[in-house]
Amino acid sequence: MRPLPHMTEHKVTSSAVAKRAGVSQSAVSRVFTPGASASQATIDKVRKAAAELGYRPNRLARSLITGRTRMIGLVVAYLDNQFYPLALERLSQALQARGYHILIFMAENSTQSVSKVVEELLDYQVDGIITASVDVTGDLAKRCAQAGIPIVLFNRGQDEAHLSEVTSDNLAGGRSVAKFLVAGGHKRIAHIAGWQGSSTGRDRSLGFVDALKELGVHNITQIDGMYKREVAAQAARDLFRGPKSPDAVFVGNDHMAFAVLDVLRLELGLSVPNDVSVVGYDDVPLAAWPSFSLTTVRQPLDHMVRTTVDLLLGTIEDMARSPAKIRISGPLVLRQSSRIPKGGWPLHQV
Amino acid sequence: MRPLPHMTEHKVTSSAVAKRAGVSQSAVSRVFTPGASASQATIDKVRKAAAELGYRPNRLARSLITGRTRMIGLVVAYLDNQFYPLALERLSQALQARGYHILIFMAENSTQSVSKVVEELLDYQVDGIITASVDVTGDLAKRCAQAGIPIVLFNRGQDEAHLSEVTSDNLAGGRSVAKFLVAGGHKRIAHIAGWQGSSTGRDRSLGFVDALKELGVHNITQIDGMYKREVAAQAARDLFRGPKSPDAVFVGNDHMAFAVLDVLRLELGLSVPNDVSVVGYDDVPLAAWPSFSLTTVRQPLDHMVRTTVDLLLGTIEDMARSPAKIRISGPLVLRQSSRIPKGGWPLHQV
DNA sequence: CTGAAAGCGCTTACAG
DNA sequence: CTGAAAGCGCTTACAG
Repeated sequence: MRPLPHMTEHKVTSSAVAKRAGVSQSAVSRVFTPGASASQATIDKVRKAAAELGYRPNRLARSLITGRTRMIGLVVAYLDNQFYPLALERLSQALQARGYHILIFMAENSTQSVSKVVEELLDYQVDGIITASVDVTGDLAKRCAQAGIPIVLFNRGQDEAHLSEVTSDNLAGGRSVAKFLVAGGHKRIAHIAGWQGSSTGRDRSLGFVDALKELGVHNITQIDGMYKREVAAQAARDLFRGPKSPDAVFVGNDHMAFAVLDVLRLELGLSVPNDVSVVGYDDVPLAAWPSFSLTTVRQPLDHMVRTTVDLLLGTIEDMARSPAKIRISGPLVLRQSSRIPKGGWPLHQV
Repeated sequence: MRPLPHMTEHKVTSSAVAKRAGVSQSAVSRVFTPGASASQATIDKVRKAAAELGYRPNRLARSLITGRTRMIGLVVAYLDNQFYPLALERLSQALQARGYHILIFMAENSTQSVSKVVEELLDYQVDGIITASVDVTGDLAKRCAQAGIPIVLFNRGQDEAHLSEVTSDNLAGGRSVAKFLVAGGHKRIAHIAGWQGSSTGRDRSLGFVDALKELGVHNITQIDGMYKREVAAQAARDLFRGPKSPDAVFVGNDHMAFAVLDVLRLELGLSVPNDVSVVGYDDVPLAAWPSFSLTTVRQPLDHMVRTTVDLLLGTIEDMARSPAKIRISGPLVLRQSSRIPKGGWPLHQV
């Protein structure tokens, strides 16, 4: 590397500290290696010299030997849905607390983009990978396994048996919405679904529609909202323009539900929940804002994050551990966007 | 490192590739080092062997020599204000496009927390640091300079002459809101300010109040909203409960403005903009949602991001470059939360 | 406990 | 263009 002319860029190495402390370079290393042993006298001399020189061990060099970088790769597709920044924040904090840090990669949700990104992540020698709501091919999973890098899917399920994943119980969540809406006496129930290309979207819809059928409701209109604000808004216009417009709509996530509320109230002049009940999924903080006051199924973010971190770090420490598929259930949170069944409802009211 | 029992964890090194290709390890290295030269024959042999073995160079080892990790440390305090996830997303994309990646660190906005976090960042040997809306002490800046790591403050200004920073023109933004509200015929103007401990909060307030004074408006009630939703909501209650409640309020950022709108409309039953005009700052995507339709000063995010990345990478490439303080101005975006002056207003209408 | 030495996986002068 | 060698800054057996 070319020397940098204008800066007094000390590179304080362990050798420099050793010299000043009058000990060997190995001794310095031992003082900074947790678990290694050194006499109190050595420790004192080394710490003093290190402080005077402003020495801190170079993690790169350490990592080259230990094979551990204490970096976790996070692959994320979009941050406009508030659920993801929040997940990122919590994941980062949980990992930081355990001495790890996140190397972040934005990927479009295409197989090609994700592959490329994961390949780069492997180049950086991360200790593990978390993908948030992104599909991972079997090939890719194999690459990671070959490289000895564990991977955990966050908020996305896949069939590959050897992939670890943490999701909320989307089937049960969908079911609970169905029961709630039927108990509330709704007769014309519609569904603006989460993206049917994703496990979360499919499971929520499946649970919802199945439970409705069990309750004798069969003719549900369902449109894929693609997890996109504009698509969901258009779906709402299409659904509610007709003569026999729905009296309840289950929307595949909160992010889309906010768009639907805007269309129903501000474009179509409907009253929520008098004319129509709206239920979302996620329970992002925005859902509790008075402007929306959205009834929604909570994804227990903190619990999901804790589980993801435990699973990933556990696998890093013991690669023999077998993959797990963990589903965490969350309550339906009642707010003012939906009619509440006469006689109340057993679950969360906020 | 203990061997991992259950995985076929090839560690494919350049030596393995060299052996298979029948060339020296240096030759392999050259084929994978941009700018190094090798004959076409060598390149072909090496690429073939590398592909067969699934070889990719270990960036850690490379970094140890080159002194460049192509990682940028990002220090961020909160992600609940939508401006920050968006900034993170854009910064990440812009850096990815130039071959860099973000190592993310969450810090509380305290001197102690930030110091600790930056110190860790230096341990990771990042090539540069971006801090988003976080204060950096002179000491800390000195540490980074000593380590030869450039640092750019994003959306935060400080007096230290040798710190680089990129902000929007908060003074001008505040001024434009003042002129707009006065031109709109507002008589009782209030201000729920951004956190006065931050440069953005102070500058927006300063520009606003100064311009009002120039226009002959002196008795402005100002409360610090601390950039927090709940504090801003309470400020709104306090301001608007009295008999002579304001007919306009400038809120220090959009995130607080949404809380203020909720209080005014849903708690106090006021009509916006008939009873009171509300103006925010940032122009986050939420501001354009019909529920809020918030008039606000746009922070030109993409421009700020591009500038930050150029400045940081430029400094990494040429450490002799002197620090810059760059201010980027953004328009006032007119929406329905504010009365528009008779005869219109020269700026953006959306 | 401690030091001398080997080695992690690369890049890069240095000769040829 | 190419290979042998040195070295980036550490950790970790190995002897003592």
